Amino acid sequence: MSYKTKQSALILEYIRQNSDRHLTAEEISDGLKNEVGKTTVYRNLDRLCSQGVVRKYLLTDGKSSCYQYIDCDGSDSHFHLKCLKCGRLFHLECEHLSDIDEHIKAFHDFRVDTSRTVFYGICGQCEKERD
Amino acid sequence: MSYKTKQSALILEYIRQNSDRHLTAEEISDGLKNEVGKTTVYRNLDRLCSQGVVRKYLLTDGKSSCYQYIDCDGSDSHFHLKCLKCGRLFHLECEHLSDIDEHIKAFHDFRVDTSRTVFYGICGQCEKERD
DNA sequence: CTAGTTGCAAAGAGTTTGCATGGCG
DNA sequence: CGCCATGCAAACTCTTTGCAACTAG
Repeated sequence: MSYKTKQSALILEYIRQNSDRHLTAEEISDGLKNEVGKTTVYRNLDRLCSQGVVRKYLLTDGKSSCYQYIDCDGSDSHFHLKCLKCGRLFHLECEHLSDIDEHIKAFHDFRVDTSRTVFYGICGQCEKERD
Repeated sequence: MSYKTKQSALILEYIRQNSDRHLTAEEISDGLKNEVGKTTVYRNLDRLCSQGVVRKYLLTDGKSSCYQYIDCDGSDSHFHLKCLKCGRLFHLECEHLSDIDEHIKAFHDFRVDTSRTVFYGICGQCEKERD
C-alpha cells in the first residue's frame, strides 16, 4: 500500500533532522536540491500529515504552509511555543500548564485541541538579541 | 493622509458588526455585494491591520487569510478560542488563565503574544451538535 | 507484472500590482 | 485642484491535478 522510494526516504530524513524547525515545502525541496521534485514534496507531506508523522502549520504572517516532524506526540497534552522572530518551535510540557485544556473544557465549555494550538511570541534568546 | 470613502466605511462597519467571527476577504466582499471590489477589501484590510484595528489570522486548515475586528485589546492579557467547526471566535478571560503568559515568561523564558495566540478546538455547542 | 510513485506542465486559488478613473478635502 | 482610493485586469505565488514514464515489491 506504500512503497519505499529514494525520494520519500530523503524527505522523511530531512524533516526529521530539522524537527526543531518549521519547514516550508520549498525549503525541503531546496534542501534536497535536484533530488526530489516539489510536487513530490507536497504529496509526501500530505501523506505523512494524514499518517500523523508530520504536522502542518500556517504562518501567522507568511504565505506558505509549514510542516514539522512530530517527535513526541499522541495522547500527550502539550502545547507548542513558536517564536515569531527566529521561527523555532519549542515543546511546552509543564505541570502547571498540563491542566489548561481540562480547565477550559470544564469552565469554558470548549474542547481544546492542544496539537493544533500554538502560542506565538518571542523566545528568550531573540529577546536578548533584540536589534 | 487617509480619506473617508463610502467603501472603507462599509468595510469597517461590516467587520465591526461581525467582530465575533473571523472573516475572509471574500466573505467581506460578498457581504457587501456589488458595493466594494475585492481589491479594495484587501487594501483596506491591510491598512486597518497596520493601524491595529484589525487582526489577520490564518486558518490552520484552510487556504485564505481571515481578518477580525479588535474590540477590546491592547495591554489586556486575554486569549482567544477558535472553534474549528463553526468558525466562531470566543474571548477567554479568566483568573485561572490570566497568568499563563506570566508563567511561561518566568519558567519557560518565552514572552507570549496573547493577541496572536489562538486556542483551536471544538466549542461546546458544536460538540453537542456533532453529526 | 501491477500498483503506487514521480515529475513535468498546466490548472486553480488567493493575493498583489499596474494603471486609468473617480472622489474626498 | 491635488492626492489618495477604487477597481478592473493582469501578474504572482503557493498548491493541486492530469498524465505519461518509472520503479518497488
